[in-house]
Amino acid sequence: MPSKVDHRERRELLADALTRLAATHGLAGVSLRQVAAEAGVSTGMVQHYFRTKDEMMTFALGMVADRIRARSEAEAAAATPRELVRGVLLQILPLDETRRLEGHVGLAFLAYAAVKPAIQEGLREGSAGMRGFIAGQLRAAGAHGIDTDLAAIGLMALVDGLGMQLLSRQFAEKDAIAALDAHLDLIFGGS
Amino acid sequence: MPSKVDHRERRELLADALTRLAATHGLAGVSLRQVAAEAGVSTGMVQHYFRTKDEMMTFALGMVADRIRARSEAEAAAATPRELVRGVLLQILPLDETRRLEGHVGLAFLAYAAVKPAIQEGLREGSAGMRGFIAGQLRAAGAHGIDTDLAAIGLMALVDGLGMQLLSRQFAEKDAIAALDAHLDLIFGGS
DNA sequence: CTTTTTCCAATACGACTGCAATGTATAGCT
DNA sequence: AGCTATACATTGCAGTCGTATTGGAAAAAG
Repeated sequence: MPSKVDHRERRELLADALTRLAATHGLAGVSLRQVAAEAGVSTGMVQHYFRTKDEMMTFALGMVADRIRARSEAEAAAATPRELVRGVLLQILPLDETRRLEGHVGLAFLAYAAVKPAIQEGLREGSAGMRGFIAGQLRAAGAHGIDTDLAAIGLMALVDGLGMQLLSRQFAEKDAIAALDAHLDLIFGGS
Repeated sequence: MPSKVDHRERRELLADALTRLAATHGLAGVSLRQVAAEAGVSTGMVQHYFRTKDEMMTFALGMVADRIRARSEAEAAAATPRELVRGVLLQILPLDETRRLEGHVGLAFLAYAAVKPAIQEGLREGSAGMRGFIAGQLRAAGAHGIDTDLAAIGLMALVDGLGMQLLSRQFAEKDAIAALDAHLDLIFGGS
């Protein structure tokens, strides 16, 4: 057996091709053959690593989520809670080309998951963790008489919304950052 | 010519079938034949009213947008600016079953439009109008030293994000409303 | 060595897709 | 009555889809 292949690595290679396709042609343009072509391999190989299409989709979704999470955690060295929260949230916004790509993928997957409740479960725990983290930081900053849980929900919703509208180019990126900062001012009692 | 038929009406009938499909099976499950079956007509008739699939999609998207806008305008009788803004924004959130349906459709279309820049144009003017309206209301309320344009961007982003996360059932509806109210408190100088 | 197991390529299959072409019935106009 | 334009139905086509199957190369195991 040519066992010298790293399964994880191959699957990520394919999932990368998948995300590239999803970002440029939408999830509708994602098929086994297209993924194989984009990755420069045969459709048989794709089938070898993902027995079904749903399995491939699920893996790719998880991979994107992991990468976003990893980037956020890498940002976890900041002085004040406010800067920490800001840094993490900025990682979510599609401010450069690679994050725009990931944003498109995330949006496509969200619409995909909206129909497949089994996938929503994975999403839920991820965002719940992020919410708890933000609420904790708000408390650490000594938020002045706000409901920190509610504020965390609102803050994450704001960032998600900003990201969505950035993807469809509703306004400039600097406006999005300004809106986020304005909101942080309100919450952290800025100026 | 066979009896006078209202084109608009027929197209809306088909677009309704399309939105029903999109809400339950996702946009991926939308095909000419499926739409025809859902509407109880032949595929030939669908082709008669929409020469191409993209034409059908675009019409359906516009229809959904129009309905949301109409519902929002119907809400336009309220005492204070804050109540007015709140009422309009609540129309966007998927708080009942029909709005959940529309939300799914909107999300699916958003992911669809993310790849087709031609469609983004239509979205843009709609949301820009809403943003201007909200900014105007904020000024009318005598917002205390905030940048009203920025606040409008943030408010709409918040509502969009809340809506998205409600669709994937990240938290309860009352939490979404509470988060919205908390944000309105911050902006309008609550308490 | 042989055997077995893994990796992958190729191909076939049935279902489905968007779309075009064609057929037919009806209703208004002249 | 005759013609034409509209409204739909039916059918066919070329292509893609996800999946199953088959087969062969290559390396580990015996």
